[in-house]
Amino acid sequence: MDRDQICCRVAEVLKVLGHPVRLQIVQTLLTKESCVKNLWSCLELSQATVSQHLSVLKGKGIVDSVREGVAMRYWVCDDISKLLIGTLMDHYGMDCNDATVGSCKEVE
Amino acid sequence: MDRDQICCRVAEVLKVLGHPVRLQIVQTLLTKESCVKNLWSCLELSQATVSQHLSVLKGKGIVDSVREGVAMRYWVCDDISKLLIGTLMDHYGMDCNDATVGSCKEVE
DNA sequence: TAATGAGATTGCAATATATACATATGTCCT
DNA sequence: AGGACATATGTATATATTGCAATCTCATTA
Repeated sequence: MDRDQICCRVAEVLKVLGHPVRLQIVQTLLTKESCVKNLWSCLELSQATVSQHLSVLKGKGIVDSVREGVAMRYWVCDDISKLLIGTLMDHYGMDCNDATVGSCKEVE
Repeated sequence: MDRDQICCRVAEVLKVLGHPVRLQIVQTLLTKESCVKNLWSCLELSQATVSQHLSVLKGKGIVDSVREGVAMRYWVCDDISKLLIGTLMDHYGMDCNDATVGSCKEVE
């Protein structure tokens, strides 16, 4: 990848992550792979909304998923996203064990 | 700022940076404060386009500017942006002294 | 095989965004 | 004052995004 391609890919990733819901989804997944129900019950959003955002994330190659019985397991697969969100979580001391993310019901 | 506010602010910054032109502008400014003409001649874009993107960046508190004679000097003033773009530049070894950014004419 | 639970998809309506172009404003210099 | 240059603003148009409800698919199990 040359400089321009890197730049455009980075911009693409930043843009996709630039939405509160997607940001929280990626942050949550970075801490722990999880299924869709876990995400929407945790983030208090409609199933359709979360599913739609996941589809955007997957379309851009930021997350990937695999079916596990009835559920789909999602995880973050993009390195730029891991780097960026990891940096932010370090900086803001977000370890995903407090309020918002910690209240997710474990679905396994 | 509580967790939600941080999340929304971060998302806002990511979204604004999620455009190739704005990303390059911020990356350039992070390396060296500069005027608008330097940016548009360097990035090979129209003056109006760069000016509009700068106005978006300024509106979101990512850059700030001051008049210096005929020109306006811009610089990055947002910490999240500095952290994120700095991290990316480190990771990709972009020191802004090569191809794209290095070809900018210094305007001083 | 019918019922159920988990997800995906689709169709709005509202809103936001990108870009081009023309024009206006502000500053410096002669 | 008037020209040259740097930047900002306004308008128009095309395009993209968002949230939600309704609907559809797929896998499991009664």
